[in-house]
Amino acid sequence: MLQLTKRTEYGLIALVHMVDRRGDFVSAREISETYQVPRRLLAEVLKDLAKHALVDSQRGATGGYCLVRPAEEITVGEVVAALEGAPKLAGCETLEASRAGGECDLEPSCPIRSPLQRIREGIWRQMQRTTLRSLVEPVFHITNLKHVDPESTLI
Amino acid sequence: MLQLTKRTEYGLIALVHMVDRRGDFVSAREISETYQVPRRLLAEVLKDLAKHALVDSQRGATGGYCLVRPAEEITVGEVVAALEGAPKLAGCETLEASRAGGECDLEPSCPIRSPLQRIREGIWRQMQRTTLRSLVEPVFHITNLKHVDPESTLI
DNA sequence: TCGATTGGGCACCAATCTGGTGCTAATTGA
DNA sequence: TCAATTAGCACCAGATTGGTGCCCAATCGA
Ligand code: SF4
Ligand code: SF4
Repeated sequence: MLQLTKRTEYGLIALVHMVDRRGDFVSAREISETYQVPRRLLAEVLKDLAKHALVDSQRGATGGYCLVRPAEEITVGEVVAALEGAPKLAGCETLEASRAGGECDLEPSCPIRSPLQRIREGIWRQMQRTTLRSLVEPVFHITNLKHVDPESTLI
Repeated sequence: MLQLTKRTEYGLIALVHMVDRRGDFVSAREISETYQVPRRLLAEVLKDLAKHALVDSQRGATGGYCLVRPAEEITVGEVVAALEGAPKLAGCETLEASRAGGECDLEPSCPIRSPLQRIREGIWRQMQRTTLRSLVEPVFHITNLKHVDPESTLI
């Protein structure tokens, strides 16, 4: 449906919350209470992020999670890829290229395969350009602009 | 999951098939047999496209569908919007702007809402830039390039 | 006129995905 | 020890998706 999952949104929220707090392990409880997010689900997401080496985790009473790298080096693309796999617009393709022939049986005659891949490349690139830092400190603070025409907002 | 539905893919395939055949009504059967697509499902998709005034339909023995406008004027964005609604990255937003407060209850405290909207705007814009014509006659015929690095392909 | 071919409408289904929860074990600091 | 935390895994209910069945309405050609 061309929409990010809640998991990904929760993951992004959590990561944004941890920006500029390296060394300080933030617990899933703190995040979940701050943003009213289901704690158990958030924990599941953070676990996945830890598996993909985007955050460090520490157990125990004062445990929690913290960013492995600075916010400038973590991209939205990485987060999406970690939480819902490499994005693909069509069923036949993966980001890693179209190796290992997809599962769609009309691939040979499909006239939209390669164009769709080009579009997806663009989307992907855009997500890789967007870092955690730019999430927390956007160049334009659109939220502070009222009555802004969505069509006029720059990327 | 950030992926187009099969319906949308089928719709795009059908539309591409009808490019440069205005006045000639193409039947759903012809398209379905050409690309090995479930006929009934394709018919359902074409019906939706007709409802959104992207194709004309004609009943009867020699009936079928044909493009309403030339291929240069129909964008992928339109097709996607017709078949799966205006794209939204997050659950709270719609393309028509964020009026009519979304259903997500953590909107006020959500730190990623506006950045996500910016990304979605970019995606949307890209789809609106891509016309049916550019699908059938891409500027770069990537399919003919072997061993091409996906990261180097331009949008 | 009549049959064949086409799209339109509507309901319906099975598989999958998604959001979310329960429970238990392992780890850690006070 | 105790409380707090992450890790692992199974499990569930609802939504979405891909796909089909069935009958009606329109149209053309014989
Ligand atoms: S081959 Fe064509 S129809 Fe099949 S998944 Fe790829 S883009 Fe979609
Ligand atoms: S408010 Fe934030 S968490 Fe809720 S749907 Fe919008 S972007 Fe997602």
